[in-house]
Amino acid sequence: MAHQVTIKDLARHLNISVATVSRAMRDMPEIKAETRDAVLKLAKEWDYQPNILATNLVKSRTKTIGVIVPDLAYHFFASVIKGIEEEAFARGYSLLLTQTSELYERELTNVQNLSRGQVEGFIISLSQETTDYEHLKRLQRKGIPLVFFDRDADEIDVPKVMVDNVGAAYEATKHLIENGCKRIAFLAGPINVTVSNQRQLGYENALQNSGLKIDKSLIVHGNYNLQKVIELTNELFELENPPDGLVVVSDRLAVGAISALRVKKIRIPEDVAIVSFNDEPMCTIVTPTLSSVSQPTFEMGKMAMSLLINQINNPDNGLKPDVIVFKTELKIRESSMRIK
Amino acid sequence: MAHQVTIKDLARHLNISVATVSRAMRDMPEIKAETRDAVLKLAKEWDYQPNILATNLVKSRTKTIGVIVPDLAYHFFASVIKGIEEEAFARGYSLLLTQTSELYERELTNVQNLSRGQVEGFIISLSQETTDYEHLKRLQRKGIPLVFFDRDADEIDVPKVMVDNVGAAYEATKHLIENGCKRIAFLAGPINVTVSNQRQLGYENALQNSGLKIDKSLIVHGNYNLQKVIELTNELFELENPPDGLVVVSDRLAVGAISALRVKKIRIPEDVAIVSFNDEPMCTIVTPTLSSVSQPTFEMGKMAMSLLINQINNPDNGLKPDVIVFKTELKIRESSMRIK
DNA sequence: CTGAAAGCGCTTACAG
DNA sequence: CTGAAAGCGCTTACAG
Repeated sequence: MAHQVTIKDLARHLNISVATVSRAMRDMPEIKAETRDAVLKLAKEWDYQPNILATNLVKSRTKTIGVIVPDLAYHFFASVIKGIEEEAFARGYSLLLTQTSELYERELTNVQNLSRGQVEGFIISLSQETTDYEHLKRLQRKGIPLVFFDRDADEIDVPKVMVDNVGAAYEATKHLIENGCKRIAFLAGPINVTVSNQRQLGYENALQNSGLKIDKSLIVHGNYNLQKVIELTNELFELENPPDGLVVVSDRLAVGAISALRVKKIRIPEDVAIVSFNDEPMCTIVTPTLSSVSQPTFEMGKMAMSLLINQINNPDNGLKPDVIVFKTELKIRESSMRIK
Repeated sequence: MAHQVTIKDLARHLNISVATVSRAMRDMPEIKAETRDAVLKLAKEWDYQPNILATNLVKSRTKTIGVIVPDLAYHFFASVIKGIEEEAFARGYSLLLTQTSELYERELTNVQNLSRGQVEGFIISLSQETTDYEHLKRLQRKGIPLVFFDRDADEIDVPKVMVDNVGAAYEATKHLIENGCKRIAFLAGPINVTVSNQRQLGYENALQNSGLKIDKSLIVHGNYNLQKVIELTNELFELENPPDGLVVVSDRLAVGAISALRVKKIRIPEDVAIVSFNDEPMCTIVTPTLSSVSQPTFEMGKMAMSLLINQINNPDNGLKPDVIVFKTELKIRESSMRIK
């Protein structure tokens, strides 16, 4: 078809003004039933739909929000996005989705691109490279609402959807201690990821609280490269005094660690008890089944979207931004059960 | 801030016309270096960025495409979307993402919503409920480009990104036969999902080709409800003549089947050899490791995006739409290895 | 109940 | 090299 049908085409054909067509299409009360019906009939016949770009421009509302995450294929992010989409759909919003691939450059580009009027606000989980927050401050200066989830920045004071990572790691570590572990290692994520650091803090607190000392040689930093994780695990278990417990920052890393341990014939949980984070579906089907801290991803996504819409509807209400902390749940499975 | 800076603000302040500002911002050659620099300087100072909504309206291009998938949290879809996003980013496109939750109604709504000028085209994988294609035909009538991946509709003639499901299932079934299976069951997906039906066909072909007869009681239809899969598996293995081989339409369903078999103490692969589809990461870490057909999801996503952009740039070239069929690879692991 | 006009924030022939 | 004007497809006071 040469071009989309517009309000003008309808108006001309019906010999009325575009204003009337516009009103009829939106079913405004002042329009005579007769003319409204005529408009609606023709609109249907010609398969006319208002061009939302034009409407957006006039109303300067897009009913669209930007979502920026490190990696779409991580189960955690995919699940949260599922929640965001669900709530967005229910509220009549659309999602403009981008991933950073953990690169600061792409986070920057994505924020820039979308802040040219395309979105009414952002939901962001920061890339692991991000240490400069100027791009986010610029959003704030422009009054564009922003909500963080999972990976936030302390110095940006906006609503956040988080879990109590410190508490969750504390509980997980305590659980290992109660199962007889005396020398517990922590397989962390990249150095500057807040989530990882928070979990490390919980781990350290638990050790101290139980009178175990913190041994820095037992704290190692991995990333999402499987090979790297295997190397780190090997190093850890080649120490003259190897760990008998392992807290891992994510299931993904835990899987790498487990495969390294399998090669070394180190038994789980007999030789080393393991607990990790995220409770991905695979935790229940690996052997041994993997103890893990679950997060309510779907609910977190819905909440992030709700907080953003609140902010859009009540800009700058002067109140301290909400920080919603969701409960986690430690799912105890075979990998950490030494006491039968 | 009260309102975003516009081209008018800049023009007024610099005592030049908006046309000149517009040209300077886009670095058009005819503009004097001096005035261009002045504009750029002020734009930077005031953090001005062109409102892309207005640009879009003028150019009637949005550089945005709509992506509609059944479920964002399925690993397969998340991985393909990752590929789509990658290619979109490289080509300067944005992604408007929606999921249908396998509901026809939502697919319809999503297609309608996004086809009001918001996107230049669609990449869609159909919901399992979709049997009516009027919403897609409407897109075609309006000349809005569309590309399918994975779950398509035969009667809609557009570019498609597929794998050879028939061939892949044939190969997988042959593999079981070569490993000594005589009575092979097929755990299918929902009845009207083309992907599942194609795989079933490949399975049947392989049986026939090997002189095994097709036993309809060994073909059962599951869905993404785990409990349902467990029941089906139980029924299958409570037959007086239970199967000794199992082809499962997806890893997700295979996991359900395996957990049911575990309860029944049926050994894998000794009592029943299993092969499934998707090759999700977990396949390598479950016990036994799971034989599965891998698909190049990332490449498929990139290809879908490329095909869509081709179509956008060369509307209606009169050629038969491309159907790209990617190679699959059967990854043989413990679950199907009876011959040592 | 309906229409004319202005405007949303840009871009683009057309003139000069 | 720059500006005035028209236009992208809508919405919305304002009049009548």
